[in-house]
Amino acid sequence: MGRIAVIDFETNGLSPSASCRATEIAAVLVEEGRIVGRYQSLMNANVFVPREIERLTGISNAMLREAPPAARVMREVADFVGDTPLVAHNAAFDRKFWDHELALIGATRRQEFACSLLLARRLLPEAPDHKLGTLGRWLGLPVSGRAHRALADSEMTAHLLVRLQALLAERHGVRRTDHALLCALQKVPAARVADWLAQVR
DNA sequence: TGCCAGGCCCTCTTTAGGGCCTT
Repeated sequence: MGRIAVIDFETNGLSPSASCRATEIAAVLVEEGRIVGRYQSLMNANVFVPREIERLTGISNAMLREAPPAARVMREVADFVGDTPLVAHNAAFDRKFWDHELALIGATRRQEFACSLLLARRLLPEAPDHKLGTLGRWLGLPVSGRAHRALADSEMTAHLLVRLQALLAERHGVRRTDHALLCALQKVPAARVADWLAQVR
């Protein structure tokens, strides 16, 4: 199984724009089922964090005033990740911020995203719901810090990914659980997952 | 001062609506 980079953004809103930007990024490298590298930084994009989002994330405007510039942080995290295939929980969200922040430093994403939310909906349909926090508690995954901070959430997502890969092997007999297979699986209609898994086994 | 989206997926669907997820 190759190396995978799990990322998580904290932001001041839900859709990137001139006033809606990333406020924190974390990336963890996963290899052979273990976390082998970590990057985390607050990032100052000179935007305002509304009070309800400050309550959610614990990231305040005062903290961001002291943070390094967003452009410097994005250059660092892009170097840290390199060409490693990416995973995020609800990747559609993190992908649009990743692409937006990269574009602002004149860079372009070079790899695909797999989505642990889409994979969990297919492989754990019996879960109470598929929020990251719920899945972490339900599966008994390790907690490394405050929820809704980038490093803690990216580590939780990494543990979820490893658990999903183990499920593929143990419950479905799928030994090849690389990033390309995950990207293919997340596009399979939920009703056809069992047949699809039987074919790739 | 404090801005509020969008892809996925199900169904009482497909000429649509609404819940789930992310912050």
